[in-house]
Amino acid sequence: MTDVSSSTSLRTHRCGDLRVADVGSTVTVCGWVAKRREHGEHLAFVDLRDHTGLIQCVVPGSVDVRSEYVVSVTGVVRLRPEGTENSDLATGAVEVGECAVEILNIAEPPPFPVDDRGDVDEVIRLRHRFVDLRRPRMQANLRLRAKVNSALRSAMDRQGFVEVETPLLWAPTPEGAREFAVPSRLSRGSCYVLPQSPQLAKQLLMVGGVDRYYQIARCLRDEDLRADRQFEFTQLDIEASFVTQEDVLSFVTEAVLDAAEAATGERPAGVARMTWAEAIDRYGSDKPDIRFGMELIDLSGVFAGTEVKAFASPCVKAIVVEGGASLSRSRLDAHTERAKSLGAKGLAWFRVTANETDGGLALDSPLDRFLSDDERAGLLATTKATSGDLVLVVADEHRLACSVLGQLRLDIGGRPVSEGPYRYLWVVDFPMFDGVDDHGHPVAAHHPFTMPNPEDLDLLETDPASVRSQAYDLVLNGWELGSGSVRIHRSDIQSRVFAALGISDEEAAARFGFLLGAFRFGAPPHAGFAVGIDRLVAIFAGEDSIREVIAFPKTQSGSDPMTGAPKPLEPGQLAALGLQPVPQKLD
RNA sequence: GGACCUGUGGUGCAGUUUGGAGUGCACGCCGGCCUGUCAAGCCGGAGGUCGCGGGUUCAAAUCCCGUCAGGUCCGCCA
Repeated sequence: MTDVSSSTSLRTHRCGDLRVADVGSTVTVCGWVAKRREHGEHLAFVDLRDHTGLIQCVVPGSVDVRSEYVVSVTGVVRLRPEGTENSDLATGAVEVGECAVEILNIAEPPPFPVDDRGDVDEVIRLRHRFVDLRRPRMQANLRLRAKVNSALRSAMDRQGFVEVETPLLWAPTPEGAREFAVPSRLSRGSCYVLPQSPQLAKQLLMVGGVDRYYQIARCLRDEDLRADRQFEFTQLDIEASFVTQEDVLSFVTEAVLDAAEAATGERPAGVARMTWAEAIDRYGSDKPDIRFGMELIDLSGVFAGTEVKAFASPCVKAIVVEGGASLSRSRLDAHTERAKSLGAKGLAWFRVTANETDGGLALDSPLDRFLSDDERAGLLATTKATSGDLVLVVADEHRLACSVLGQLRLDIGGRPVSEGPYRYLWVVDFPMFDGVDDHGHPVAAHHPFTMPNPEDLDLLETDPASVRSQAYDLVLNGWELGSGSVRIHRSDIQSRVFAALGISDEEAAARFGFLLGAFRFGAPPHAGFAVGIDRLVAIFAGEDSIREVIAFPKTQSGSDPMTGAPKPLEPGQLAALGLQPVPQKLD
């Protein structure tokens, strides 16, 4: 493989590129000493590593290099002697012989092994991230990420999108995620905020006639961190004019499938689709992992009018754990505790066993003696559970019963997100509102600029909870990869939505005045989406944490073990910004 | 704000349940030997605030309380 970047003024080849075809060539390779093996004063091996891999260099004498020394090695590529080939190395058929070694820089012993064998404590890796990044795993992850970015850009370019950069210093728009504030030096006491996303900016670009915008955009949210969440993350941000939801789904599908193909070498067959209501009902989640079954089963009919107090609820749902009858009582208790911590009043379990006398099925459960014969038969028939299975039942309000069982389904049957196969899913028809705030007003499920489903417009004033929106999520293996919506471009509809949200005209003007003002000057119909690139790359890389695909991530408490951030500012810096620390409250 | 898990030479672990000398394993590191190794091999050596603080005890890596750091999760993430 030829590559214009492989040779430089200091090297002729990259370590991992040397092959039998190079035999006879005099080469110079540069890199880090991965290993030195001395065999007395007449022979030494130096394994040299760069980002492409390892090459064995043979030195006719002893050589005073240590692990991670930076060296330049010049020698002649030759076949390895018969029987000494190393099939574990891509370069294992050859070696660089008669080597002269020039030390470019010495190095202290690394704080941990610079290879992919074994795990190292993450805080130690992060403290020495510059060493960690030399490991093949991290090199592969960074390069995979670049490849995904490139595929996404190319897909958007091809589809007529134009890349536009938007400000990092934006105005506070209190709504949704907590924002990072940046104090202004020139305007003391005032702050910019770092964008949670370029949401408003990209809508303004639509008003500005950009037509199709995209950006690989950094987003910042001051919320608690998780395996799939960092303060800073990166989205493929998209907005387009004169489009419908279907157009957006098509744009994003194209980009994501291109990225998948670039990353994995295989183009996914497509993206499944499901309504939000179906996702909740069948999987108890708005981001269902559809790699496995164990779907929620509705037993409300079976227990309608039941005498069993625990099941006297609007909704009775169940999951079947195949072979789960062998779970110990302590495991079942743990699941019950988990269900309670998720808000359920309790968890009923039924072990399904073979009835020894007639060969039929029997239930083993503390609740069994309270069940009528019809309920017992109905439970078995509806769940299709068989001998050796375990049936877990939650009775509650519909949403709660679904979400609790959905979580138990993942606890019991879930697999790491990065484990194949990749199952992409569009979740569509999200509700417009989700829950109510302290004042009893509905809360926007997506954001307040989301267009309601036209069929449900007239429910805005009468039954807001049942209004569907034109909002949609992309889900992969149970992770939310991104979300988007058709936006409201007409002020009459926007006013009705603000009214439903309990946002007054004055409040709306104060928060989003610049956007609403802009919309008076000719806002086209528009819609958009944003894909979480960290999550996408992590899954492609086989990683279960996005930290593994970010060069310099933060810990769960938001610190950086390498730089020590966050740190107090010098008094002078504080003064220049007009800031004064407030002493910590003592409890 | 909350739940759970983890913290032992540079690295990864065992030891903690049932208190008894910083005991052990692998890697790395330092020195010596070694002409075909590749997780090289052989010989020798150095390296410890058992995260930190307090308590119980004749005695604490081990039990108790607190605290710090890291992780997973709930809340939070329009």
